[in-house]
Amino acid sequence: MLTKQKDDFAKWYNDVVLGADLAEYSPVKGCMIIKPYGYAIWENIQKAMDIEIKKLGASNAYFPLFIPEKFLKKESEHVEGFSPQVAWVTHGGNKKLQERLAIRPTSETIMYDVFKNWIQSYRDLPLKINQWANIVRWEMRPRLFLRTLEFLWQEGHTAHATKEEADEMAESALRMYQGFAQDWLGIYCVPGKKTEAEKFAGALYTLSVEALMKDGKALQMGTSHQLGQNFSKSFGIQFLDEKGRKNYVWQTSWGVSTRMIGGLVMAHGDDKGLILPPKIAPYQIVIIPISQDGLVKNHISKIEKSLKEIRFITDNRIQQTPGWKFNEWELRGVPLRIEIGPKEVKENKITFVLRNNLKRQTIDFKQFNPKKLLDSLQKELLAETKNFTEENTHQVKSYSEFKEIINKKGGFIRTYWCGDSKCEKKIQEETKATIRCIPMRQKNKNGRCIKCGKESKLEVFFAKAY
RNA sequence: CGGGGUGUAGUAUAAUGGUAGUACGCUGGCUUCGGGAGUCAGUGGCCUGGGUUCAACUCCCAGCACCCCGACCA
Repeated sequence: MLTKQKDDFAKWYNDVVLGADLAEYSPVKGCMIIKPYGYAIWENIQKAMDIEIKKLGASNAYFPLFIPEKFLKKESEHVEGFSPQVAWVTHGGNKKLQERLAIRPTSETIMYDVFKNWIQSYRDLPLKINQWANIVRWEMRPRLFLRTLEFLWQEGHTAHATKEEADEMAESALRMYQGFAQDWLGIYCVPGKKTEAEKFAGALYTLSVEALMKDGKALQMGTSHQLGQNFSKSFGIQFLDEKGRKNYVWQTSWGVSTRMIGGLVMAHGDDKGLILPPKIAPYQIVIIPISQDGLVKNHISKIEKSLKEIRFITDNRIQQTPGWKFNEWELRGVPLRIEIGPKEVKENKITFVLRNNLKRQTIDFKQFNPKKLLDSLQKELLAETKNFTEENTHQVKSYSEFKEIINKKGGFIRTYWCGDSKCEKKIQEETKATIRCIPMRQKNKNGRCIKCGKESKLEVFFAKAY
């Protein structure tokens, strides 16, 4: 039986991921096997997002998995940030390599080394490359989908002539991620800027979209970096402008990972298991025959034919009872279930259950409109997460209230911060909450830093994070 | 890297210093099917190395692995 969410959220999460057959542990520490059902979700994410990425003007390419050590060392902040997490290849066959090869923790350096050749003139700009790939980061404490040593992601890398253009690019990538999380995954999120302490190693600044999970912890759903000229200067990526002057390019990079699947589980799931948004569900509908007689089969094949452009599966396994299948497909999060037995056949009806409310309804077959049902479920999921996020975004009057809420309720705390990283760090040490982001929308009112009391207009979102 | 835990069948677990049991799964049969069916038969297992012992899955030591909790992080 599934652990209850409120009893032990972490255990519930593992139970769902394993039980819904999304993934399983691998023989290799900290790595996971993404099983067909979980991978199908990733494929649907890829399919939809790839279109959005191309709308941003990026083209797909593929760069090597191995990165020469000297590349990684070129940008000092970058190497410092990543070196604790890099896996190294030291031997090729039995022969020791002259220079170690890093297994990419991210591809800035291997890409930018050739960008310097690809970019000579302002006519070569902007350059926008995207890569779907696997990444290795030697994390200390792995968790299925949320933090594994190897994970799958998409990384966009662009180069621009001006800072403004790069600013705009970083922002449109972020808006794309926000739109994707909300429209496709049904997960409401807060867009904002990271603090200096939380930004990407080597970036000018980092943007992110943050979503609240059902246990009140925040999860970063996507991130976008304005890299400034940090990398172009280390890698010598220069172009001649219209007036023949040499300039360094301004760059961005942005990515989302299979972590999003973990977000899906924790943002929508309940004590019955996963709830998948119809748009990315491998199966949008499951049809369960209540009995195996020919009339039922006929009725079902009539229904199957009416399901155009809908991903569905008919669970014909005879060794399992209907009740068993109900539980199974609820655990796996299929948005809409159809039940067909002798009753439905006799009266030409259809019985269905939506995953988010589990209420059984029987209606005339003619009135059955699955697309409409799936659409409304998709919208309800977003509305629910939006509602949840708003209900769990707290205002606080004092630091003691801050601590109280972080410890007991969780959720976001929207408050003022003086901008000093010392306050940020102290709060983290004392409460484990971090500044998830400086939200895009600022009220521009006067407030006081929740920690030191200094006057500030800067509003931030605090939360415990994954 | 620190703290804790666990290694027994495909999975989850139990017991025992003297030839390993249960449940689920899997295979076959019959009966079933409107919220995790019943029955009969079958299948299948002690992480590695060393020590103690007449005898080790069990006790001791070491190793390895994995999981959980923290610091690092998408």
